Amino acid sequence: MVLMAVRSDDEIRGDLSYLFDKASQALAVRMTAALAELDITPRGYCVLSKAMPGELTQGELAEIALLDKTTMVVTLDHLEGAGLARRTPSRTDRRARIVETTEEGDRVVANARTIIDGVYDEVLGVLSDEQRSVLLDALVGLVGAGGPLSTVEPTPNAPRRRSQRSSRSV
Amino acid sequence: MVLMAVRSDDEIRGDLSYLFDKASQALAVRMTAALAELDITPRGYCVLSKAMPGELTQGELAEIALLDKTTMVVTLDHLEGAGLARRTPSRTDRRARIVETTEEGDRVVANARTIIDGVYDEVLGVLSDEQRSVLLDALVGLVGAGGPLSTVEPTPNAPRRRSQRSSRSV
DNA sequence: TATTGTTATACTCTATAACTATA
DNA sequence: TATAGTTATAGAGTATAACAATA
Repeated sequence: MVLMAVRSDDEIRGDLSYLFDKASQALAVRMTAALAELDITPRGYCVLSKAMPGELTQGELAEIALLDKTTMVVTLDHLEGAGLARRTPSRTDRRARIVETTEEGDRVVANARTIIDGVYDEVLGVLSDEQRSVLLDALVGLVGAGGPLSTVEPTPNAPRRRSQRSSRSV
Repeated sequence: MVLMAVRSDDEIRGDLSYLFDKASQALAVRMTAALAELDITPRGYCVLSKAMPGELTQGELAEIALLDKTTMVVTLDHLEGAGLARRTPSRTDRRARIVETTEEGDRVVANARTIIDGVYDEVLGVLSDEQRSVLLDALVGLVGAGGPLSTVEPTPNAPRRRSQRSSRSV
């Protein structure tokens, strides 16, 4: 279910939460679909591209990519299984593993970049240059350093500390 | 984990996915926190406010609120448990149940509206009137009717058809 | 003792399937 | 037969806990 109750443009203009949620979700859907032809997910691309410069350990990569270290393990398992990345032991710390991209991985990143830029252009293409520029500036103002949406707060989804069964609010 | 790798404003300006995801998520966090004092979630408010005009069945309400009917059951269980809504049998269809708000529910909706407007003003307050107006127009252009992000497509999270174990792409 | 990466597991969220009672 | 609402449950995502190896 959950198809779509159509809401008028006038109505949604006053609903900032809806605008952001919808934009975020719809763009993610488009991006996921576009990258699927390369058999890579947005997250896979994110990790792979950040690993490209090289010499990063899994932990460092996780921090940069904003992923939990356990999520990073799964992501790298996939990337490695697909032959796009490799884990090699660090020579300075035998606990750590350096992530490096394969040649195929480099090619995929390059192709993905083209696809991603294409999607952005397609999406933003409906706006005038002026609108486009103001939109991006405004978003950076909100989300960027010191902005009201630059949260370094809680976690996205409900955190679930062991037990503590909070009396679920409505 | 997953605290925050700080990215420069210049860097994020070119990452539309990040800008939308972050804006959406950070606003949701703020909104959830702000509404918590009324002991209501954004979804609870959404359902309750749409039920206020009255005379809607659960199913109709689910469609309007973009929720699955099973999610609606849970949501209404909470709202009813908190004394904010009531389910009464329809007089024309003995299978259906009409959702109505209680007086307390009406009060909560009114207070929630004030809180929500306050958050929007607080957030958008960092922008100039001009920026603010262009931002909203641009978002409506992207997300609204006919826009490139007006997806009526797939489901938000990965749909999980029974079995079919898709070979998880990277 | 602390940290890296791993495995196992728990918890949330949301949707499919199956069911009851009507229509 | 089809539909409204319910219950049970499965699947996806992601984080906590515990562990082995090493620092």
